[in-house]
Amino acid sequence: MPEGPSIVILREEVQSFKGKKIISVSGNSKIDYEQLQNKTIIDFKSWGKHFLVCCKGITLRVHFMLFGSYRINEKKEAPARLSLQFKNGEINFYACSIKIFTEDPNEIYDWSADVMSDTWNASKAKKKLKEVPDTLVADALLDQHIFSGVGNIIKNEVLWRIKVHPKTKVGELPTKKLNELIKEARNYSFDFLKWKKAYVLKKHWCIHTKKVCPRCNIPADKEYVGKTNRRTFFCDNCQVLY
DNA sequence: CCGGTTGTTCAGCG
DNA sequence: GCGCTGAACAACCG
Repeated sequence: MPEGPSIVILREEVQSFKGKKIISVSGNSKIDYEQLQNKTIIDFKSWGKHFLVCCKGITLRVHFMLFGSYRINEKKEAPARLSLQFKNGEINFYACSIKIFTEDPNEIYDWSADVMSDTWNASKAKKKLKEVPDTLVADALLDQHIFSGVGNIIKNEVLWRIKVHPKTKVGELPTKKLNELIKEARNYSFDFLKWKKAYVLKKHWCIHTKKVCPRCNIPADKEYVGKTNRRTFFCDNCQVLY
């Protein structure tokens, strides 16, 4: 569920509730449900892995973490963390983190840091990367302030595609590779979106969870890399350590 | 049936 | 105040 493109899919799936009034709210989250009662949805937004339900003066933030899920116009067996009821249907969220805030989302979020956004700004990402030369590329890709929406799968696939070893430091990357990293973070995310929608995402994984590098036909490597210490799949043969 | 994970925050410690 | 570690959360797949 959690990487950025999946949240874009969710946003598209709830469009029928845009402009609709929340006629009842419930769930096992710790938020104050009264605040949302009878509010009208102005817009659904997303910033990376954050899903936002925007109403006048109040915004609901849903983060699915590792295990979160949702159902539209149906329920799971498990109790909902949050359930939003409308005249024309319902949205149910499970096992996710829910927060409410009253600030203007435009003041809180830098939309241009979201790799899925129309306003994604590659130059800003490059500037941020220049500020962290000692960070491993594997960690940099997971930094939500630089590449909001990128998750572990995208990280592994991007580095394989551009033939860069996950333990390369950002500052050691040749300019050409740095540019490729930024470009491919967005590009692969859109491939992820396309494949996820068609239910063929896994089929297209080249290195993530793979035991063999499809380019070299030799055993792939699996290590827990960097400060993020996340599962990293790579090919020691074709992914260059700069 | 247990182990592992598409993620993040926070407490505790040195 | 800092970085680092581990816990907590809690669902589903293989």
